Amino acid sequence: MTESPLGAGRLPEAVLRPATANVFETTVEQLATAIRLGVFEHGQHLPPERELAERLGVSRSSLRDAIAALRTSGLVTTRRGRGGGTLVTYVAPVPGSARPPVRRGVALADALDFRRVVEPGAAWLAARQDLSGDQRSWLVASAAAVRDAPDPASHRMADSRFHLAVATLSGSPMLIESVTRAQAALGEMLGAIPVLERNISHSCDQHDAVVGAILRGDADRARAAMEEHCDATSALLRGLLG
Amino acid sequence: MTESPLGAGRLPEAVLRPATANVFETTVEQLATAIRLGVFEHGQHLPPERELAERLGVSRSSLRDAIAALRTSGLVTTRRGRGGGTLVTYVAPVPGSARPPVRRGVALADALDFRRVVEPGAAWLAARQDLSGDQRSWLVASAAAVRDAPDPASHRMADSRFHLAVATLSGSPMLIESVTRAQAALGEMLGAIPVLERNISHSCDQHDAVVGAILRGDADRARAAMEEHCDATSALLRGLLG
DNA sequence: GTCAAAAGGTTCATGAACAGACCATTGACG
DNA sequence: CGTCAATGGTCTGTTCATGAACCTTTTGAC
Repeated sequence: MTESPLGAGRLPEAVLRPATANVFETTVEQLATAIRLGVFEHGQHLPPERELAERLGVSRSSLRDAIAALRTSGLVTTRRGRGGGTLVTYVAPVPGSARPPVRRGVALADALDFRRVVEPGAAWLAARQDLSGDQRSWLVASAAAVRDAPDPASHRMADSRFHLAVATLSGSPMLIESVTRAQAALGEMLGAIPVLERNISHSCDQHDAVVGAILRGDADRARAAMEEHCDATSALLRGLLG
Repeated sequence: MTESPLGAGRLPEAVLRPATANVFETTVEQLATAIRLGVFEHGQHLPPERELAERLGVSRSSLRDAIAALRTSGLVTTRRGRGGGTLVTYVAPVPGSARPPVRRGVALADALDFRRVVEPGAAWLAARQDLSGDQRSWLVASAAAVRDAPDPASHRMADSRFHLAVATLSGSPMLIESVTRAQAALGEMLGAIPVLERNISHSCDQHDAVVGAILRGDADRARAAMEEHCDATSALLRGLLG
């Protein structure tokens, strides 16, 4: 038999994950994240409940509970009748105004490490895809939107959207999910970075480098650019929080 | 407001994931995967039910249902009383003997892409950690175990264990989970690769390159080596199934 | 103006999952 | 040789989640 005197017990501990929370919390979390990350923008409608429930693989009752929670938190409002529905009223808070969120040191480090792996990976993959004209325009527009964001709050959101766009163009569902999770985990902390003109402009330049490399199909360059970008953010965050 | 005429609707579709399957299936899947990947070796005991249930974040009843399923599949046997418990009886099937598994083309490509991102990422991170003597020995031993595996079946398993070990040493729970998922997704297909002496030896050399780089703290080299390794496997698989 | 379609709101019966108490078995140890 | 602690096995009441049917409100189309 294969002996493994040293690592015995190490793997089970590492591999067995504490599985799923309950449906309600999961759903609230997911929708709230999507809204905060700008997947659904201000003023936009969520899909009808029946449809959304199906997409989330969750019963309509549970979804409704979740939406009720969002409503209570002021993220959305709901109107009945034809043309009604649930629409997003959330406006991102001004970055820097937020209290430095509870510092879960280990979780933060994990999220930063994870992000530094999956986002550059997504950029690399995206650059290797054969992108359609639409997709190219979307990517460019997403980057431009970050530059054009009128205020820090919408900047934050546009930035998330850009990163998710890159992930989406990688074409790998597993990677998309990973990037989403990383963004969600970092979201509140990124929101705490004070927004200096210099940082923003630098960050946008890095976005452009990523976009350029992806459009040229230069995968290695795309990855390197995204790594640089992640490292920069990471440094800011670590410096800020600890 | 930020206009996004192009990507409208793209992100919601990409980001909203079809959430959790039921607890029973999830648990069976997770345990079966852990066993097949060699997280629990042949003849070894699973933790006591109460403990395992807690670690999996699942009620004991559900866990027991899952274990019953494993028992039915012949992966484990159970004995009561002090010193009893559930022990692993699974022996990996001889690779190549398996029917080329159902080819879910898209899922396969996704898993390969994903793996090619997260495994090198894990190697990179592991190389940057300040590893203890124990951890170093474990890594070396894991790689050696792959070389020393007496037959193709245990080779397959030792290989999984090695990759999970690297992930574990990255120290990032999110990455560990990702690597586990990638390995699980590819597990059955990797089992279908005919095992040629040349491939094995080549693969082990690549493992050694990874180990060496990690031990030296040469993150870039570690990543590059792991990429090469993933690409090689990937090529074999695509050739075989695609 | 009317009406039908498209939304959200309500209710209820059924099954899944959980927590916890308790039972049964068995081997380790005194 | 006996005992008791560690382990799996069983039962039960409660809570969560689902699915499906049905109700209410609103508005755009005719």
